[in-house]
Amino acid sequence: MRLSTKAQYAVRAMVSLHLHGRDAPVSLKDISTREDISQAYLEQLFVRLRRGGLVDSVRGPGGGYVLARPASRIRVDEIIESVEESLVPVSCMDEDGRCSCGSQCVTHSVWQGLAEKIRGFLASMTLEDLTREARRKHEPAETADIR
Amino acid sequence: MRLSTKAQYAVRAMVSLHLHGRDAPVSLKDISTREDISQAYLEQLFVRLRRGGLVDSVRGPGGGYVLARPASRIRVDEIIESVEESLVPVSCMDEDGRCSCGSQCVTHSVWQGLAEKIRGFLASMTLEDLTREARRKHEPAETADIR
DNA sequence: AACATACCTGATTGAAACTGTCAACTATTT
DNA sequence: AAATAGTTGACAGTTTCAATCAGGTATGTT
Repeated sequence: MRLSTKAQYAVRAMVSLHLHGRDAPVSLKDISTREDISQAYLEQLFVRLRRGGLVDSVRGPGGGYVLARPASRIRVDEIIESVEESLVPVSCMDEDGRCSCGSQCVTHSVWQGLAEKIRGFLASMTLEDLTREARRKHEPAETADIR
Repeated sequence: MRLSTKAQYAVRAMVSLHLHGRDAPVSLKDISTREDISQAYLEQLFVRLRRGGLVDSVRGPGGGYVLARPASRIRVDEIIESVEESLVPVSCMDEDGRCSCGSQCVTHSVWQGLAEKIRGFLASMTLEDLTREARRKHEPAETADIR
């Protein structure tokens, strides 16, 4: 019952992107350095994040990635599902709780309920929430400066 | 984010055990036939279920397995954790939410919260709950007979 | 005592998934 | 044109998972 590192890295990278990209695009090179994730691997992730409509790319010198929407409207479950197949805990069930194993599946409701809990929780958190917390943790001085 | 088949099989097998084992022990051969899971694989699972204190074994002819406790006091999370390592979604975190990645782990709280949701849900369901539902699904006639 | 049943254990194998890298390419700015 | 940076697809090493196999031990029956 493990989330892939892809999912974990993607969330971290998105937090990093929002945290350091107030105005200009952030290059993968920067994120790679800050988060200590190989640039080649980040490339894989950001292709999917872009296809998922979560980030936009800016090519050429000074380019990089920017959020496609305000951070308050990017949910954590969207980030994870962009880079990973599924949040549903069993393979016989699709995203909408439909099950291919028919009526003999007496444990169906457990997995369905579990899927809803997982989805519900991750959909209740936004990138804005995570970033706020990261700011509080990393640079308490900055927070104090704001008054 | 998939549960292993071990976990799924274990839950199904436990439901089957309770469903057909009112009085006498149930052999793995029976469960294997009913649930269409190889007996050799079931043996692996039941070794762990036994070590986890969820079932007791009865050796010799006519033997098999019986629940170690009333079904109402066997939680689904116990079954899964007996056969699988962990319900925590990331590898840097232990069962109690302690994290080896230190303070730089800005996404810590997401995984911790998620772990609690998963655990909480699976701990809220008992084998009795599942079996009741299975009975309702499989043999509505029998239920009607009870009156 | 011999036999059958059924649990018990560890080793092993084959397949799949995951993680991460590489190389080559295209677009854009300076 | 030269440098930056995103884009893409292929690939390999490792790990995990699923499942099987072979052989063992305990216990009840005849």
